[in-house]
Amino acid sequence: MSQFYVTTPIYYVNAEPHLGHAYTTIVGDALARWHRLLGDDVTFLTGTDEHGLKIQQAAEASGMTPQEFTDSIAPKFSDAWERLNITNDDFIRTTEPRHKAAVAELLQRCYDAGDIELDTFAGKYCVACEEYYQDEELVSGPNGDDLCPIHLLPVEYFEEENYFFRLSRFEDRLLDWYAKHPTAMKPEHRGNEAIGLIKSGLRDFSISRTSLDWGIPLPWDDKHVTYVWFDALTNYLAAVGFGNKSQDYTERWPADYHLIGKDIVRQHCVYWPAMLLSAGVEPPKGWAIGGWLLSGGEKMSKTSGNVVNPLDLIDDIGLDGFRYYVLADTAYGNDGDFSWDGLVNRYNSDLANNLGNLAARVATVVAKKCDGLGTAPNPNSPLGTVAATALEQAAAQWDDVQPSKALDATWSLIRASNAHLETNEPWKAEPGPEVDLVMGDALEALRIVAILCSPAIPDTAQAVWERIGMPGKVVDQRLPQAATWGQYVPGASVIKGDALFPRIKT
RNA sequence: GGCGGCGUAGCUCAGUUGGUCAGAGCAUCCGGCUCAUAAUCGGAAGGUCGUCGGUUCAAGUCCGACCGCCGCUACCA
Repeated sequence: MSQFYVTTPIYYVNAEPHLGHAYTTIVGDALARWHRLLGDDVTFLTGTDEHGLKIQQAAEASGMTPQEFTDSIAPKFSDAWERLNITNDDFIRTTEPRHKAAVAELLQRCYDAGDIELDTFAGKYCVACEEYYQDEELVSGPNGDDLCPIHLLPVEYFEEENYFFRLSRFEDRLLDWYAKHPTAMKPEHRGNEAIGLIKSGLRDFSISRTSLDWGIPLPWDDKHVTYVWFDALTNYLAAVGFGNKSQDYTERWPADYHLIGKDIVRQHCVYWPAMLLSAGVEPPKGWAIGGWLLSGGEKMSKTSGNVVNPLDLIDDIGLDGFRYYVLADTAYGNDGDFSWDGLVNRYNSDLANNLGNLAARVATVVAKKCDGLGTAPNPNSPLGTVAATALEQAAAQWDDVQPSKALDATWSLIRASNAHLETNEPWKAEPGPEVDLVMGDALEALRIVAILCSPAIPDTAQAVWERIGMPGKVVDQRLPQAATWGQYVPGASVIKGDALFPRIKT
């Protein structure tokens, strides 16, 4: 049994879960479920990022301590994932002791390696924002002053002692590493961007603050608190026991995939492997870089009022309808455009018309022509070839972190099954061996479809499994054996039931 | 400005190393079927593969220029 470790980013708890979080998390879930079908020992990690100034401020504003504040928000994420049927094996919070231990360990290793040094950070600072700004970000005031772009107030020049990570030393090492691992970043064009970032030159980045309390103190200098990335990224190691002497983190590390958004490529694909190389830890095997789900063609933002709440959607379209849409409708790595019309189109054509209707018509014909009992498939059915191709292609696409293409391959078996029924017209024939074989083919195709689609639409997959009379759980099936043609067990009652996906009127 | 990406049927996109590469799904139209959630099946129509040059026996597929979009450009988790 091989290990498979996949992570989502940890989500910052200054806002509630939105569609973008849900998208990445559903992709991770589907990937994890696929690998469980393959028999891998899967670790699927998600969690929350809970330190930093914004949390400290938000906590003060609501009259809570930072810990109380994050304790109140973090469950909104774990609850949302539960409602979306996310099967994460772990949920890490950066305020947990295991995480703090891992951060301390990683920092200490980089410090001992000489890659973290005290230096002066200087910049223009807006007191209202409590942020430093680059010159090009600033707005020019009427008197030629430099103004903060948000508050339009003059910025002040500050100097602060910070510890810096000497990222600049890692340019060659990173390029070497990526040269030896050319397919680590998927899709390829996203990887090219990261390589471009490295080649364009790397600057050291500051990893600590003295002006902040809500964070993890540096092990060797507790006047400083860890700033952002050394804190956040380390969660991936913390969850598998890094920094815990009684655990061997290398049992599950390096991770197979970090799922990330395109906005955090620099941090994950440049900072993170450099930090790990410094600390003597193997970088992850892969990154899967996703685009954004846009809303009405624009990035979702509170100001444009186009934020979509995923939990509202599942009330309207059903959990699996929603999961299927986000997985099937956008090629992972590209931006997708979320729209209600697109959602309904996908739902009606793929789920209601193709899959749901196939299950319904098969059940009806079995009831009318086969006494309601499942029959054995034809071992030499042309659908067997189609099923083998579907499995092969779906496997290749899941392996490449392309859920939309994997589902397309899966749906090719559904379409072929509908066509196979048309070709043979069992509803016209008298009951008998020929009809039994045709319906056996359809049932067998549905059995395989249930397995192949289960990473995306697990509840539906199980429902199909049960309606065709298969015992046990779809999730206990193991690929590729379970998807080979001819294993449908005849004799069980086939149940029609309510429509799996009632059509939505448009 | 720099780096990167994109521009292929109405829409969303596939098209490894140049020679069945002009494709899929959806939408449209026509026809069949009526077991099924007015679902399904078959067929048709639809693109000078952004523009202009170049390399080649042969180019969406390589090279150059140009046009039009978009992302990143550094500590804002």
